[in-house]
This record gives sequence, structure tokens and C-alpha cells, in this order.
Amino acid sequence: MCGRFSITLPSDAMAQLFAAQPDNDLPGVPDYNVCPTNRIHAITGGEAAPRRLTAMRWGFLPHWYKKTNGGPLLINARGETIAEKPAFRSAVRQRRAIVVATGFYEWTRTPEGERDPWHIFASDGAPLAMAAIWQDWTGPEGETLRTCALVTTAANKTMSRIHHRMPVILAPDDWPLWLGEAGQGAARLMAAATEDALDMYRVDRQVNSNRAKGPGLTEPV
DNA sequence: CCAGACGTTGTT
DNA sequence: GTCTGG
DNA sequence: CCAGACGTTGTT
DNA sequence: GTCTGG
Repeated sequence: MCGRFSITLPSDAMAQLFAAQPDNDLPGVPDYNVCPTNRIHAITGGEAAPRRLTAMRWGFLPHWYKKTNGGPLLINARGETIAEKPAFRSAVRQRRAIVVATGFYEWTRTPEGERDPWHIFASDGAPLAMAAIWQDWTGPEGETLRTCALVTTAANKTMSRIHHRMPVILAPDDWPLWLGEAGQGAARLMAAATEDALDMYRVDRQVNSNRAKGPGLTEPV
């Protein structure tokens, strides 16, 4: 679940929305087809640290991976088990972030096995604040990557129409707690959004290709 | 002790 | 079937 | 996440 | 690096 998304909000508007200081090397927007291993926009914070809008690689690399493909591509982390998993436990305690999106894609399958894509977005039109964890990784030649994974949870009734998992979407009031700016207790935030929070529609199969581009990808069919 | 896993999704 | 690319 | 490659030799 | 299995 949540293996593709769209982002249309300009970086400066993103920085303003989250009251974050933007870095200089942010990914280009709009991007209607953000894929695993791409650079994405993320918000970080903390008790002492100012909020930053920063770029991360979507695909979490535990520090023991020897190569970027030294293990499975970790684009999602299950909220139910994230605190115990060796790969994620220290990140969920110390390095939580918000990944900003306009909407995300999910696929259903026809009886013939074809993939039908859907675009899911906030009912009120606001950008989505997706819960994430991040990890810095250093490769064999000393190269470094700031990597992240999206936290997932069981689908609510609305989403279960198309899929049994969904990303954790954070309401604005919950941003400080998730970012570690408001003490302990972030674990309670790893839950499904309320039933009326998200809306969805079928989009064209052209988004099935990771090379597809353009605003047509999120238009309803 | 050493060796090997460490993860998610979906499908069967 | 499995891995890589995006 | 889905789509597409999955190979060698030699020539441009 | 850290945990599990044997």
C-alpha cells in the first residue's frame, strides 16, 4: 500500500503550511508520479530543532545495509509492529517526519489481473501529512543518504473499499506530537484517518507506468 | 558460541 | 520467477 | 507501487 | 548494530 503518490504544492507553500525552513535542494514540483527511491519532501522537527522542509530518499535503509539494494526496499513500515522491528525501532522513537503529498495512489485488480489505479486525497482539498520515519545511511564509498518510510495502518471503512492498508495521515493538531515537539505519546497517532477525511476516484491506467508524467494522472475517469 | 535475519505487500 | 528502475 | 528486463558479440 | 535460532 501507498507505493506511489502525487505532490502539487509548491515548496514555498509547503514550508509556509508547516512553518518550516526550506532546504535549498528540494525535489521539483509538481510531480504527479512520485515513486519509491525518488527524492521526496519531508518535514522534520524536535524539542530543540527548528522545523525543516528537507529532501529524503523514499526507501528506508537500515544502517547495516551494505548497498542500497542490500535488502528489501522498505517504503512502508507497519504501525502495529514498528516499535519492535530492529530496522525501525530507533527511528520511530527518535526520527519521525511528515511526508507531504497531494494524494496517493492505490490499485485494485480486475479478475483478469489488470491493475486499476485510484487517487486518494483529503476531502477538504488540503495537502496530506503522511507519517514517516527516517534514517541516515552511509554507503561503502562514504556517500550518505537521508532515507524514509511511510507508516501504514489498517484501512478504515472508506478505504477498505479498495485496499486493506492505508498510510497514517496526521491532522494539523497532531503534527507537533508526531514531530517530537510536544513530548511523548506519538504512538497513539498511528491510526487510520476518520471516515470522512479522504475521498477517492479512479484514474487512468497511464499512472501504472513509473515514467508517466503530468496532471492527467490525477484526473478522474 | 556463530550464522543469519533484519521487511511490506499481496497471493496462495 | 525475480530483480531493477523509476 | 507497477512495468519491464532477464544476454553476448561486435560495430557504430 | 542487535536479535533469534540452533
